Amino acid sequence: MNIGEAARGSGLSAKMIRHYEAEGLVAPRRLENGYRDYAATDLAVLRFIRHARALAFPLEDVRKLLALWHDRGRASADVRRIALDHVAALEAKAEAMQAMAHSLRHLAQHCNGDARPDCPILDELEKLP
Amino acid sequence: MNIGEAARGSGLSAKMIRHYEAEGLVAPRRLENGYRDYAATDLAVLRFIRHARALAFPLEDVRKLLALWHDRGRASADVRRIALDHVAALEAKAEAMQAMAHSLRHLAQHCNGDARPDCPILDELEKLP
DNA sequence: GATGGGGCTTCCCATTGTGGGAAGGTCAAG
DNA sequence: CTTGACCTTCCCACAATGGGAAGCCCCATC
Repeated sequence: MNIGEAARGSGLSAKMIRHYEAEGLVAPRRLENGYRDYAATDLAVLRFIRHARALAFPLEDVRKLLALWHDRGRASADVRRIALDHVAALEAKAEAMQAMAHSLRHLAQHCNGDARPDCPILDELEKLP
Repeated sequence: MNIGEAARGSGLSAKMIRHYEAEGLVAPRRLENGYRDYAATDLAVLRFIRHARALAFPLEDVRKLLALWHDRGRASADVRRIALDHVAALEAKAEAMQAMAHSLRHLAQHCNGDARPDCPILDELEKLP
């Protein structure tokens, strides 16, 4: 299976697949002409990567999860800890963004939003501590 | 006022102040020795930038907001539009992250997290569509 | 007047994950 | 044999920030 097929089969772009290989996450064999050749297990790895990235796991976490995935005897506690740490990071960022959205929406509510120049949004951005 | 004082006075790092200058957001005059010299109005601009960045406005938005801020006759609707678009972007990202956190927390709940290798987190990452 | 320390300057590099694009090799169909 | 669709590697870009080197400047202290 060449990289184009692997891309279509995994849902990743060929560009990204090469990148993940450079990062050491996948290692397809090479044909005599230099083309990458993906086995079914490689495809499974690529799909795993796509799912983990869809959950916004940073590549470093994906690397650890792949190592645990390959390790038949790993402790599920190891996986769980990575996942829960990631959940905490996601929730912290999400809350920070919602707090920003909230205060900005509050400012915008007091801006009449017409042709007049008076705008408490700019006033606050100017005067905040 | 040199860049160190401007940094302390604005709450930005000197590094970032130079970066914002390279981006065209602030233009301090130069002394004969080449040092940047910040006027009180420059400091106000820097503080404005810091507040806008604290609300996660991308630099492009900060640029537009600064232009509107400098424009005494601008329409408040223009500012409001930028702010509300940004609120929508923030909320969309926050919701996406919370959705990811939610499904991952759900997976983790079904992982016993002990020394045994059985872990539905990895199983799902492997098998998802 | 020399020396030392701290501040300033510019320039380059790294980060994270993704994409664009050039230059060149390969293969299959016409 | 040409054409087009692949593939290869390598370099560059993004946004926003930080690290660090090399070199100049200023001021205080000896």
